[in-house]
Amino acid sequence: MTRADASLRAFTGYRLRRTTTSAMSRMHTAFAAFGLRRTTYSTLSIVIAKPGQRQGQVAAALSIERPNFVQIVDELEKSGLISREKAPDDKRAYALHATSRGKQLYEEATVAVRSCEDMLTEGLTAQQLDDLHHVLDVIAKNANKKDSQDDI
Amino acid sequence: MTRADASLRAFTGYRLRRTTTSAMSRMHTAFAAFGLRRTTYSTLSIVIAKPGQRQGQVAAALSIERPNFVQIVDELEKSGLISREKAPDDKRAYALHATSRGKQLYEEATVAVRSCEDMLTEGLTAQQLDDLHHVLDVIAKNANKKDSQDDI
DNA sequence: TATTGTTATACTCTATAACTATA
DNA sequence: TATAGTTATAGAGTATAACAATA
Repeated sequence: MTRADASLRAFTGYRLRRTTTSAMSRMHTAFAAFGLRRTTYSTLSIVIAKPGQRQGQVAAALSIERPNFVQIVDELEKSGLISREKAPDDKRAYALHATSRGKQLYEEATVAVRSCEDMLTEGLTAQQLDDLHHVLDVIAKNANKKDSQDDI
Repeated sequence: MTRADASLRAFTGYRLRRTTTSAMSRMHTAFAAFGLRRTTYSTLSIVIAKPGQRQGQVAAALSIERPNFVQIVDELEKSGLISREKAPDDKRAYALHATSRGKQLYEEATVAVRSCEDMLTEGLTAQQLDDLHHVLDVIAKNANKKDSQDDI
């Protein structure tokens, strides 16, 4: 039984993408149960971990372009999970803070997300996951490296 | 220096997605140089590896919904890289074949794709890549597993 | 001049319902 | 009735140009 995509499976990139798509599809279900999307959950996580950060800083931490981040913050604000507060030192900027409801929803959602993670990584040892994380970091660093072509 | 996304980085899913996004962004550049996208390159690969497969079979091999696959085949056909040929045994179906130009472009593009892969996996041993592929397969299998919730 | 947040826009990928022509 | 390919449509994520207010 030869898979039709056998030649594609020689590529790490192909495997990475197929696996990630399947995993994110599962995660989507976990997020949706709390009225969240992947992007809003991630944003909530950062805002709770680092309260008072500006919109642009949070967007940068998630590698989301600022224009695309506006509606994510809008959605979380309208849901009452975070608040935009005028930065005292810069009238252009907003500092983001999670509401108590936002913090509570985050805790509840995180239980479901962890449960989904456990399902996804079932059968793998802690060592295998550590190795996976390290290898992914190497690939990410390579991918984000500026190369000679970009310098032209 | 604590990263703002430190808590998210505890999740394998988060690392998988961030790494894959960066890697696919690099791959996109490689594909674009040949007038291809990720989906059209993958399709070309399958059609060359298994000539005469029907549209639906190729779509299924790539886990692309058939409605979304129509425009991918359209694009490849208009570019003269593959052809739709009426299946002799089923007047509803099309068998896909690569043109000689499609085969040649595929070979050229694959050189660039391999080069991109080599850049992405630089610093990793063959053993580490084998392990990565295995771990990704485990996660993909877990993600695609039907669980009790789906049976309700 | 440069930066923060914003609007507008466009493109890719994904997902589902419904149609047609066959089977 | 079921299936192959198709059309239409919608949602999510991503990317860039340009603007107003402020630095």
